Formats: sequence, C-alpha cells, structure tokens
Amino acid sequence: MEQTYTISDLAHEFDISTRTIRYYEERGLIHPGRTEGGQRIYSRKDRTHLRLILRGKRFGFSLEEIAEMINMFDQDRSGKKQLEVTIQYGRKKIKEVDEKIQDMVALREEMESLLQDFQSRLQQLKGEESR
Amino acid sequence: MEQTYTISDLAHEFDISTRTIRYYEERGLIHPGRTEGGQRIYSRKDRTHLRLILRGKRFGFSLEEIAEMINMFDQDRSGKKQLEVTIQYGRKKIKEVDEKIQDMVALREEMESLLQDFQSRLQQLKGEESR
DNA sequence: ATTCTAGTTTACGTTAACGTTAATGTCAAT
DNA sequence: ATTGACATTAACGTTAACGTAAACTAGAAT
Repeated sequence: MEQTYTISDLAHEFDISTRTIRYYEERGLIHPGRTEGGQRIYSRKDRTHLRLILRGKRFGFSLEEIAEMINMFDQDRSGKKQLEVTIQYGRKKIKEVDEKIQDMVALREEMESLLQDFQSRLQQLKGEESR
Repeated sequence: MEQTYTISDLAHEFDISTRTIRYYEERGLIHPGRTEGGQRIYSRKDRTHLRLILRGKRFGFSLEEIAEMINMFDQDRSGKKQLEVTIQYGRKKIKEVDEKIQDMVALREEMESLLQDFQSRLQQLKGEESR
C-alpha cells in the first residue's frame, strides 16, 4: 500500500547520481529506512524531500541552508512556543524568497531592454539594406 | 570627468574582498585599466559589470555562465548575423530566467501553505488554552 | 545454487570559488 | 625622503558538493 522506492529509482527520476542521494543523507537532508539486508528504502516523503532539495539548489541555496529549512518544517512542533518560532522563521525565509524573485524580475527586465536595443539595431540594418 | 575607482573602493561598495575582484578578472569577467605603476583602475562600466556578476551569482549562475552572458552582450555586434545570434542567445537566457522565476514562485507557495498549516495549529492550541 | 544486477561502505580525487600568506611595489601625505 | 596605507603577483590552502574506484553484500532471476 505504502509506495516505496529504491535509490536508483529516485536517481533516474530526478536525473542525479546515487552518490548524490547518499550524500544528501550524509548531510542530514533525508532519512530513508532500511531493509533487513541493509539497503535503503525511500518513502513518498523522502521523495518529496528530494524534490525540495533540488528546487532549493536551483535557486542557489546551499545544502546547509536547505537542511535548516527542511528540519525546521519537518520536526514535530507540538508546543506553542515551538510553533511560534517556526512561523517566525518561515516568514523570514519567505521574505528572502520574495526578495530573490524581485531581484530576478529586475534582471529579466535588464536583459529584455538589452534585447530591445539589439532588435532595433537589427531593424535599422534591415532598413538600410533595402534602400 | 570620467569617474574611476580603486579596487578597494569597489570591494567596500559591494562588500566583497579584493581577492574576489581580482579573481573575476582572472576569469575574464572584467577588464580594468592600469596606472603607470601597474595598479588597477576601474571605470563605471567595470562597476556595472561587477554588479551584474553579483546579481547573477545570487541566482545560482556559475562564473562561467555569467562570463558567457557578459561577453555575449558586451562585444561589438555590428554585423547582421552577429546581431541575430546574440538575440537568439538572449531570448534563450531570458527564458531560463523566466523558468527560474516560475519555479521560485512555486516554492514560495509551498512555503506559504506550510505556514498556513502551522498558523492554524497555533490557533487551535490557543483555542484549547482558553477553554 | 549460481549468476547478474544493483546496493553498501570506505576512502581518495576533483572542481569552483575564493581565503591566506609572503614578499615586494606604489602613491599620497607629511 | 620617509612613512603608512593600499596595491601587486605567486603560490599554497580550504570548503562544498559531489565523482570515482575498490572490495564486498543483497536480492531477483534463471
């Protein structure tokens, strides 16, 4: 009933090496179970974590930062105080992401205006050509 | 008339080390001039380049990728063919940035919904408390 | 039971992006 | 002219994030 995966299942799915997956475990980012014989078994949750890790990486977060986030959101937060701390942390991280998005949009616009420039130069050339 | 900067001027402004700035030059990302005595002089253009480099870094681009972009946009593109190639390249890069932005917005939403979850759990606790 | 594929640990290697140190030179100010 | 702050090159060191190889084990298939 509970869907599980081998290490190479996930390696194929996410197009990364098994070494990479084991390394993430070594760094405390995932915590797969084991079979009787000692082989790793990955749950749906582990798979979700992997997806999150790779997403974070694409934004330039370090594994350490990602680990911090995952563990923050993933632990058992029953106490009121704990919950409040977690929420504060989450707000902070969301703000960071917002800033990155804004920054990125600015970059996009810079690139766009550069391109416009090149475009009009090209039009210019084409105009001269058919003169 | 032409505003220039020393290496430590820029290091302070961008809060990076002089070593880092020299390293960027070593990798072909900037090309400052020199004084009679051999010291580097940075122009406004160099400063702009630096800003671009740091921006790119914050998005997880490698120095090699950034170098590629800078040199692509920075050369003298007079020929029609050259212009067309540059425009193609620019479109591709903008697309990459767009994808990163989308990806990032998705992450933001994931985080937000996690937070909502914690928020309502906290409300729950507060409710029980005043019962 | 054996064979094959995939898994495990250990450990050394590699690359990017700098940090650090040493030995020396430049420039602005006194 | 000398001092002090900043500059230069050269070279070795460091860290994160894996790659790679070796020597061995587990599990599925015949």
